[in-house]
Amino acid sequence: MKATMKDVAALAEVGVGTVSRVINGVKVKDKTREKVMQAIAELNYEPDEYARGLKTNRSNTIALILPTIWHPFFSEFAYYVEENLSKKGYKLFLCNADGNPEKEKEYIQMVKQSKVDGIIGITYSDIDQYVSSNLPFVSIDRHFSEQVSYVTADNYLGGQMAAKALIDRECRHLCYIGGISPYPNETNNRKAGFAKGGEESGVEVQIFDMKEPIQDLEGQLEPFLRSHPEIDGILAVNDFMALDVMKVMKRIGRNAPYDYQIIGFDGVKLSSDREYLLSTIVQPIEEMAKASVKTMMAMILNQEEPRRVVVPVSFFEGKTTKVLKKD
Amino acid sequence: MKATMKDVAALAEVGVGTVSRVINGVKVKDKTREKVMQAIAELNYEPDEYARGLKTNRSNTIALILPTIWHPFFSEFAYYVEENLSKKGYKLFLCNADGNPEKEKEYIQMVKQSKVDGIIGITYSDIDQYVSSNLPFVSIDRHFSEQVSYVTADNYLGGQMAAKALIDRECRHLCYIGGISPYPNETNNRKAGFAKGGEESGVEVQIFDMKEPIQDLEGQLEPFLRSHPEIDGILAVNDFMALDVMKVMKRIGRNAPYDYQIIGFDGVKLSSDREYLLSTIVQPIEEMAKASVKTMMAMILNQEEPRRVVVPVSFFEGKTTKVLKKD
DNA sequence: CTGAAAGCGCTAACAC
DNA sequence: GTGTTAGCGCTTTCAG
Repeated sequence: MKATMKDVAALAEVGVGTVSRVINGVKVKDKTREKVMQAIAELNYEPDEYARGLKTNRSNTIALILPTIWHPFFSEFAYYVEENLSKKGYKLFLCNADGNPEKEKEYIQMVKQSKVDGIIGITYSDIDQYVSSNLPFVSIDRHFSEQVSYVTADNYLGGQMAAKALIDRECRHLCYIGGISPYPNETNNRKAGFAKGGEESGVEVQIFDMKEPIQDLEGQLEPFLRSHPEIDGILAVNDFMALDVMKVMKRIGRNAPYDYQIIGFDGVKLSSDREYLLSTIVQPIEEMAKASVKTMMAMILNQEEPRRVVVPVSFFEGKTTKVLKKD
Repeated sequence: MKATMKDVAALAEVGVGTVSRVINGVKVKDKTREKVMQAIAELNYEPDEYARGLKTNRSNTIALILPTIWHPFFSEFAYYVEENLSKKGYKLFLCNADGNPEKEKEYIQMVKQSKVDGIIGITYSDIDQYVSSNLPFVSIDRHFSEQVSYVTADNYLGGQMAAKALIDRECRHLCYIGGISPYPNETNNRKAGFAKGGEESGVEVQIFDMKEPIQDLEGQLEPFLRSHPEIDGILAVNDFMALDVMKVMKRIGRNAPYDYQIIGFDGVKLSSDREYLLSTIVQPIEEMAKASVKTMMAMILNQEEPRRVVVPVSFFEGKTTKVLKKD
């Protein structure tokens, strides 16, 4: 039915070893290669990745573990990861772990059996202990042991930039609004950078952190915002939180950028939201994806040491901050 | 280094066949199983999917071919597909074809070599010819030959429902705004259903179709909308198009639902857009994903015939249509 | 430069 | 019930 290498060898009147060499681009006599190529074409031969994988212990497959692909930030990230991998001839296993440590572990188990050549993960739990040290692991936004590489945006600087942008626009009562996850993560750096940015200019910075998973978001936000009418500059932990804050603020009768100013974080291209321009600190998702794949390839192909990559963020001036007057 | 079945057999003092049986849940004496399980635990043994796949010709992997994961409709769909597959112990290859027929073909080639057990595809080109007839294929929103299953929302009925909803809300000059793709697809049914819906009530229906890929969308829309001030009820081919139309309309000084009413199509959960409630015909994405996986499983496991599944749509009453007065 | 042959780790048919 | 064994299709020595 399906042609095997043996069939090709027979038709081309060579040994299977030679066919293998042709497939793998090892040097053979031109004449021989031609014969083989022709036989391959004639039989419509396709090498069996599984037989090859069994022998070589490689699969040309990378697993991507995400909280959920169903979120613009992650789906954009996944898009670029897949694009870059596919260019290198790698396939991608998609794993939605739902932010569930159990599931993250299960997936790691699962993909290890499937001989993945590496894992790129945006994970919550401390999973580095589950991936054997010889399996390349690139973590996004989380720093594990020395064994794993990580790629992250410069969240601390992002926080600082936000503070500076607000202060430049004459805010004097800053507030960070975010959540506290049971697992430490990079959003803490956003907060810390923001606080630092305020401090440097001698401006007060309040922190409003809600415990995650957040219950009744608006119910928590509204009393807080009502009782702090002095707040005139906000950094939200991410864009969605910013939108939530704005919604509640609107209910209180305060509108950005007139009554207060607000900056989000992430900068996902909210294609559904073109009307609405949130000022935000943009993470360069495409670059992060590229860096992840590049790091992964370096680890796989060149056996390189794990690396630490920090990519820069930028301030996108939307319509929720005032236009900065040029002097 | 890594334990193999042979090691387990040796430690448990049984034959490899027995270990295999235990792994695969074939009946063995309780006592024996126990010994084997213990050896497995002790050696931290993990079966090698590649060796197994080589033997069985199955991989427990499904490929999902999409235009791009970077679009809320597809990412939500992918989320549910992955979730359902994972429950059945299947893995997912993610393939972004970018709506490019060449890439779609390449991916099919690629995943065939990787022994995928089936393909779920939202594709543009006529690719059924490239997938061998014995490889289960479930197509979303596109009907190929008898060899392939398909799952689709009831787009025709959706079009009719939109027409009815608008007419019930006293629109008398309907218009469908969409695009013409070089490849036939289900959006044509939306248009046809809409036209039919108008016809049934004796209401005029205009069609404004732009050739895809659409260049200068707004530049095309504005003159058309300006020159047709009589239009008071619009069905857009999808939610994004609806948002674009609303943007242009706003510029002309017309606002929904006061000056006209508009309905979108898809109903992706625009989490970023909570302020903004577009009336729309909702495709039940989760159900479509479930149906796809279920159909796939039926084809793989029970060798069932291809199926045709049409899932119902529903009208979501947002704020871009008037509230229907109850009599 | 190329053919022959030994497995990679597993499953399944066959014996016991 | 369980051990033994023959491959699955390929890569990779090892000779020649």
